[in-house]
Amino acid sequence: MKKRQITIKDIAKALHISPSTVSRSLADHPDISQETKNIVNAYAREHKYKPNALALSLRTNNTKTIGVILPQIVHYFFSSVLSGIEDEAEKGGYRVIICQSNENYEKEVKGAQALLEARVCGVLASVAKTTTIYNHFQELIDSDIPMVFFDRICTGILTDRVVVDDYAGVCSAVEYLIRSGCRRIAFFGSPSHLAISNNRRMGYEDALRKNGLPVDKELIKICDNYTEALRLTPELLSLPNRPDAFFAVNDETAIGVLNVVKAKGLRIPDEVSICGFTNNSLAEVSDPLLTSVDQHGYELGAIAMRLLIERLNGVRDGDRIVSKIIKTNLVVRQSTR
Amino acid sequence: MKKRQITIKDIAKALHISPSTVSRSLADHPDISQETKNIVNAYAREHKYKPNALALSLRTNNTKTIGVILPQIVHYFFSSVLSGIEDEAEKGGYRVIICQSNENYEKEVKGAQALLEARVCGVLASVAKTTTIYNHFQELIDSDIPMVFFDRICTGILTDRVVVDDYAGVCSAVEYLIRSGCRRIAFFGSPSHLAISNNRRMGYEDALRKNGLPVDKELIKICDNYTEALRLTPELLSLPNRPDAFFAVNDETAIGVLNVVKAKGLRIPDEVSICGFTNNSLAEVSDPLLTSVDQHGYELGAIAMRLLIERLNGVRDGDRIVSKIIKTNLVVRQSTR
DNA sequence: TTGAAAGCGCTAACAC
DNA sequence: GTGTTAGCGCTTTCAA
Repeated sequence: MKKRQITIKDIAKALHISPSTVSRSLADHPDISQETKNIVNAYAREHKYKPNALALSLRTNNTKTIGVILPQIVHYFFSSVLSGIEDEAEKGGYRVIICQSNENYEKEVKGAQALLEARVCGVLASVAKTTTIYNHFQELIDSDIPMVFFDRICTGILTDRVVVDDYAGVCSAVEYLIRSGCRRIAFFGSPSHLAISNNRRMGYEDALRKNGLPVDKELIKICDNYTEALRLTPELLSLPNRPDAFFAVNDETAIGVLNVVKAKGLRIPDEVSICGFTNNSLAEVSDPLLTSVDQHGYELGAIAMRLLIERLNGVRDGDRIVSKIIKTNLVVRQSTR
Repeated sequence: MKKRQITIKDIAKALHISPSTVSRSLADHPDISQETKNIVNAYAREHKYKPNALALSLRTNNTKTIGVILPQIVHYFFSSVLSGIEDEAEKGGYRVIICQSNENYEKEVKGAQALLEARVCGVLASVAKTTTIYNHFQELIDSDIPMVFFDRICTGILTDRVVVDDYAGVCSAVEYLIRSGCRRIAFFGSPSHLAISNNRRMGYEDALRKNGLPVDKELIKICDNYTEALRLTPELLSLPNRPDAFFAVNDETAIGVLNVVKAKGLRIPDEVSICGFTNNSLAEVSDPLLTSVDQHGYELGAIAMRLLIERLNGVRDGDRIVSKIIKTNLVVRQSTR
């Protein structure tokens, strides 16, 4: 059924020479005569010889493969991170194998096990929302597999990491809203067991405090998707002292707010400003166009991979942990004053 | 530096037994005494023994790995296809390795080579827009690697395939527009060297013909992205006899049309209907919400993978080529009457 | 019930 | 300049 690919042995047999000569010829080893090389290479090309990556990896104990663990590829942010990862991996001569956790702890653990069995050289990971135990990551570390966490890091585990400066990103976005005249700014955030959620909320609160505005619990909601935004926004808008701005931790949520606000007949941005986070394609096609914080996912991915490759190449010494922070920037469009 | 994972030999040495006994114990072979098994398994668990997938694959000549070649993960349609692929692969006990072509022929070829070197058991592929030569796919076939094309198939190569019923999808969407009273329906499509582009356009033209409407070349444009839509829509709207509906081959383009139409002060859907294709998240957050043709990407991916796995398991006989067609359905929202 | 040996495809030390 | 051999981690005949 399944045809075996041609091997070095096959070539050797056909050409009546030894496998090592074939191997060396293909590797352009200086010891081999040009004539032999020509014959071997011609034969190999003709028969479409392809080196067996498995055999090579097994021998060298080096798979040239990086494992990536992330929540969901369908999310714009993660797929852009992945692009950065892949491009950089390719430059470094590494293959990438991906495990989606789907925000599910068990799948994340299984993924980590699979990466271990696949003998990956290193792992990039962003943890699932439901993950609260980190043994599977610790096991990677214990097996001396270098790790770099990105975005959703795992504070308990000491590794290189690269995160978005959520705190500053939110803080400066909220300050922008304040400068533009907003005084009652609502915050729609995620449940707070991920460090990243807290950072964002702190950015929001500190921006208010710095500018002498009160932090009103009434204006802070756990809400991080479109449908929830449709449900919660009306409540806030019917408050006696309704918000004059909304900050949402992702663009879907922000668009939900935007649609409700429009439906209520309030003008954007004159009566209500709205700011999102991620800056995905939604922001570029909404009406009005959405002001949003760009997280530079591609760069984040590329930097994380570079960090890992440096570590693998032994560029950096053992113990020093590097923590990179990606600056966001606010892309101002039409939904804010 | 890199710590070697513990191997069967290590266990054998530590326990003063032979590697074969360890191997058999771990595989729960009936010949081995329960006592030996217990000792071995305990030791293996304690030292976190992980089978070396490479060695196994090399021996069995079966990597249990499927290669996937696709244009761009960042596109909603492809990432949903990928989800279907991965879920189904997991059920079948297969790993997945992904090659993004980024719509680039050379990258696609390199991807195919990499899959060959990785000795994948099978390949799922959707071809890049720039691909016009198919030797790299033919080489996979020649190496007896079963292939299934999905969505963007390669007509010249005889393999299993699963496609979206673009023709019927477009046709019935356009008929819906006609039934709702539209008479001058513009069509924004892709450059036509992909079979899929032609199918869509044929669906459009046939729907018009079936209903006794003229096919007006003036209303057919090559336009498949947001910015192009912003550029081309005004032209059509300023025609003496302007279109009363637009059909676009993806949602980004449709939203571009939608925004231009709104900006011109025309009412949607009363004066102009708009219909997209893909039904991605944009359709659910635009204003008005976009009517769009759902392609069922997840199912497509799952079915493609099932087809491949059946082939690998020898369920189906050698020559019979299976061609599955995924029915679309029109999700009617607010942008059409 | 267990062990020894061979071999999957490849390369590198060591012959010659 | 080329060949022989051993070994990466694993399983599986074959032998004991």
